[in-house]
Amino acid sequence: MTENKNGEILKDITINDVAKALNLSKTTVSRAISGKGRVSEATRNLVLSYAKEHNYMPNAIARSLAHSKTFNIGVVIPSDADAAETPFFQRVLMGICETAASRDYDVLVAASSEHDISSLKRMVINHKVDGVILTRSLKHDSPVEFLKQMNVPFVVIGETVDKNAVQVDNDMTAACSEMTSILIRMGIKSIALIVGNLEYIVNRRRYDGFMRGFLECDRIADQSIIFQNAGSMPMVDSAVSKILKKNVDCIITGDDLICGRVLTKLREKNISVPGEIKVASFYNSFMLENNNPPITSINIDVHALGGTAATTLIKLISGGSVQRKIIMNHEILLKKSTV
Amino acid sequence: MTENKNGEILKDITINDVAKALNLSKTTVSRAISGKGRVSEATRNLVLSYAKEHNYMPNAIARSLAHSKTFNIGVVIPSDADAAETPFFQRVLMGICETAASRDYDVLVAASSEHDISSLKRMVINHKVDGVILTRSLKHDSPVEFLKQMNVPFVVIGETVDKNAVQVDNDMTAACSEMTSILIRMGIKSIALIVGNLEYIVNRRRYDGFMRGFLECDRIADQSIIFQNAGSMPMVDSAVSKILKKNVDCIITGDDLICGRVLTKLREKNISVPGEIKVASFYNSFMLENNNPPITSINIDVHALGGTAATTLIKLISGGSVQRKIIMNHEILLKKSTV
DNA sequence: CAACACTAAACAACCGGTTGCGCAAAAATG
DNA sequence: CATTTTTGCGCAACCGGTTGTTTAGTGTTG
Repeated sequence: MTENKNGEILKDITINDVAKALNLSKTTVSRAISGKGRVSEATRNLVLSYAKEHNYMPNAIARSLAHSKTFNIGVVIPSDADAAETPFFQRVLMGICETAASRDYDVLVAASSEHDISSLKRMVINHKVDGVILTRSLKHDSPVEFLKQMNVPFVVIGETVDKNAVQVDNDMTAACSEMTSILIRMGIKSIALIVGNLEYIVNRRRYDGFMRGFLECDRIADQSIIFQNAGSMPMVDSAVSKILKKNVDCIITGDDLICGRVLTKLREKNISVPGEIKVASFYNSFMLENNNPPITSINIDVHALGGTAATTLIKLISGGSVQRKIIMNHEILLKKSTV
Repeated sequence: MTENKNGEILKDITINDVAKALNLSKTTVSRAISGKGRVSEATRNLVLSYAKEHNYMPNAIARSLAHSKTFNIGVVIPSDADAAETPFFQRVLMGICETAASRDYDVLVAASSEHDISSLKRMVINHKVDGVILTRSLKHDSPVEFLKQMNVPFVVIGETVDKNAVQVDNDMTAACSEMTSILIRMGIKSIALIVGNLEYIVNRRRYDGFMRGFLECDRIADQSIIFQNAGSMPMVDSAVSKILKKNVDCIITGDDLICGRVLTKLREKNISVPGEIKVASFYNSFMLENNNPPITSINIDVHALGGTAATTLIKLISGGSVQRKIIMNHEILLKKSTV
């Protein structure tokens, strides 16, 4: 419904209105607009110009019903409070939105906690989406199981237990191993690691990469300065305290939130970076970029990650074949914090 | 489509299938499930149990078409890179999602820049949403104009130029004025302000509130230490430098991003907070909460802000009447940074 | 000029629900 | 027991598009 300048309420214009006005059938109007059937050049132009003039746009709902296709993709993002603090998911979402928009898809979001996936379920069961992107993978992944069972196309950002799922990921293990070995080869002796909850596969990969970096340099990591499952800020603080008692040269942190906290803690204690201790992290974000000194980190184009996931999903929805595992590039940004 | 355990492809079960299986008409099945028409208790139970057993769920698309209602709400979030860094929009989105889900609505997001609202347009013109929530208001607000013209129900988070638009907001001016006057009455002499782009109404309100706080204490603000339009980090840095030359007691920052940068800058120069200079900010976020010292700030329940916007929009969509302007509470959190 | 090929447009069924109305049977009423 | 009311359910139209098939009309060919 819309109003004209006189304030009268006008019903939305439909294909029937167009057909009647031009003395044509629905069929012809539909074909003229979609460009699919056989319509004379003259009639097509007539319809198109009338449509433009009267602001006619086919109703997406009706179209969906006829096609059994919604032109919507669902995105599951974590609803936890701490996830809302990292810009990761928001950036991914932006990347997805941008790509989706360019293909005339819309994006439905389902905020799901680890245990409550009812939004995702409703979205899928109600046929509101043609496919789904999962932005976080867990060790036990109920969304994946659900989507497989429903036979809905889906793409996982990151790794998942299901080896047949289509994944868009960066090679976290390789990136971390690379960064670790670069640091070791720069002459750093003792490196500590503070990494988040290992329930998340991504944290496990970081941990693995760290270890591999040591192996590749024929070194053995000192287990007493490796802190896993540092999910909360107090745990980070206590890790830092322990590290500072140990004569450590460098701290690698699992994500920016941890890193930010570590930096604050070091400043509090008046410990200079990189003078007294070096610091490196796993994602480069605005926060770390603008830190003084800038922090050495692994750079991943998160926006592109989302975009690629969207492109892949749309291909999948359209029946195209896709690589089962798409690896995005990463780069190690060596900054002042590890000089 | 879904597969059974033998791997055969089964078509989705529709209302017709249910009707045929139970030897009833579509009408009766529809009424039994929606609970609207006159159906005997016995038949209703029969239908419901059959539906549950065979996993039948009415197709939302078909329902939408029949109702001319989608049970979707659209949310416009800014696509700018810097907006992606503040947790504000993500938290609002979470609040909206949660409330929407509890009312069986789904959420479509349109990432829009100030100048490109094509995603919003597509969403609305294609009838994919019943209403829209705008999460950021500008001085010249093309989304508002568009939505009014299309006669689509919408709710604005924050203030907007259009005085008839339904708004959910906190009283930024009052909050800032309150905080400012509290600080002045605590005996602070010279207060500097660093606030972001005044194109955003929210920044303008903060500025206004700051001024009002001075007026209420019969004081006049020193214009030379007020920095407007500090949109970028270098601008913040230069503001801090200028402030430090001026013998200022306290810095109030316009948002957490600015505040974080100010704190970093102060630490760099080894200036202690609150010892040598006090700091206060306008939102309390995770980042500032965990700072040492914790930062005095205005606390707004952003999650609830989104939730209220969603509730209001759904009421509006359902034809209910709503307050034109809903003001959320705020509180001033006095922390160590201004002791 | 009849027979045929080809083009443009319409008919009608369909996607999967909702809903106003009508009808028969059951229940309530006088 | 006749009459009115209520109840349970189905018919068929409708929401706004898409699409396989048919028909009318035009041009081509022998």
